[in-house]
Amino acid sequence: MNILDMPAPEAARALVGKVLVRRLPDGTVLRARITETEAYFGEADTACHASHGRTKRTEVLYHPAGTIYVYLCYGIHWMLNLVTGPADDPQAVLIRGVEGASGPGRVTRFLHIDKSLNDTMLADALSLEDDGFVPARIDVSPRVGIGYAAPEDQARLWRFTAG
DNA sequence: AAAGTGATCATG
DNA sequence: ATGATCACTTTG
Repeated sequence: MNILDMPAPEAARALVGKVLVRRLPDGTVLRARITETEAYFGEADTACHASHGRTKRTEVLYHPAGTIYVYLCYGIHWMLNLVTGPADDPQAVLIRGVEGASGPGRVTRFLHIDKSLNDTMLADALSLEDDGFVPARIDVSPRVGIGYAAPEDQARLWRFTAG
């Protein structure tokens, strides 16, 4: 069963330690083990972009598990998310850190990811690999940068870091 | 501590 | 058409 078929919080936890494989148009292959993730879990989660329903931007969150959601934040940083769960149920996992790049904006710079991958499926350009590595420990904490969300959603322990 | 940066979305 | 709002990073 695919990791991304699980509910976002479970998928986020399971993705820590997996390897992101990025193949560039020129043939270069970049590999990076995931060290930090966050879950965004459906319309009921006020921190999730889709909490205000479908828009042109959030439409991709309603697509099937394995769809890639990339968007620009603060005018500068691309954010990489993997859509999880059933179609028409907007859930995603934000990749906040990989080995060699800590912070979501740095992850995309490191892997040369931009909006050209938005609304495409995990495939040749970007894929996941499980090499059997298991993190010694996975820490949980509240998500960051979501001060606009309801207090109970801010409190959810949906941030996962390799320890 | 605060600026920099631009797409997106809700207003008008 | 205009303005507020950001799943952040860097610099001082």
